[in-house]
Amino acid sequence: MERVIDIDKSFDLEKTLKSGQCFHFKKVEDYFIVYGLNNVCKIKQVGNKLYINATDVYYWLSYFALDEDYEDIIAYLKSYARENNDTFSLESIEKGMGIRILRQPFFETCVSFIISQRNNIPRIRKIIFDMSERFSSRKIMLDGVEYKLFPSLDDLQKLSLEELKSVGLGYRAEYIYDFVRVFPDMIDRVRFDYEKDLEVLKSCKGIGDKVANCICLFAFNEYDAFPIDVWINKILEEEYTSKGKEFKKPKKYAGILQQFMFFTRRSE
DNA sequence: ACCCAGGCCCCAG
DNA sequence: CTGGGGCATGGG
Repeated sequence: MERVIDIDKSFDLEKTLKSGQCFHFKKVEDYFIVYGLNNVCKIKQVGNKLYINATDVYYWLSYFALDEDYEDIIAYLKSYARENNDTFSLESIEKGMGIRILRQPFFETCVSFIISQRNNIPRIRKIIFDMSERFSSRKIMLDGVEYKLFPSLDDLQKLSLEELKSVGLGYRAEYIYDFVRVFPDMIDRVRFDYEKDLEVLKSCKGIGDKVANCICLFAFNEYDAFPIDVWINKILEEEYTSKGKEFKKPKKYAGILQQFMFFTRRSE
């Protein structure tokens, strides 16, 4: 059942999906197939219309954070950047316009970003799809076609280290092996407070400061989270430190600005 | 062959 | 607590 939704320029589907925050989607013809927690959708954007074909449309409105007022957020970030004469932030806000921070499933986000370390985006995506294809007991039908969802905690707990390694996880296989065993103990201790969430997440082997911030941002929409990876580090060095400037993190929505900056530098 | 990819662990000092 | 070596894998 297809639903048509009016959107404005604060949402750009393709930019959002390709901004490096999610890995479980695929382009087919003129639309994207996106995999969520217990849902899959076929979605495309034409101008200011969004066409969603899904088992549960409301899930996807939340997944894409379409209930957030990005006009307001962007106005705040712009005025903050102007106050600080921050030209790179202003440029990033222009170029990143349309990107939204998604609300992704917690477990899958953890596993995905553990995999992301010292890895590149196409290969992360390949591993996520291979894991779903080979290890998942979870599937869903849409338009008479069956789609494999990301494996459940249970699915991954059953695997040996060797089986995990067989999808090209390399040394990260041991992190995943450990993670699925401590996850049940952790699930009730997060989504409470940003600093505490970081602490809990970082107590897992294989989750450091950057990955923990990605999880807070992309699964919990904790907008104070500001993941610093090699690209953001390059930006801080080249656009600020080496020019004698200081980057001042916005007091609100820093994570959204970070995603705009990341996108801007990567799409040069 | 070499370098890099949305880093992290572990061990010196 | 900080800095640096090592880490699996595949693609350019």
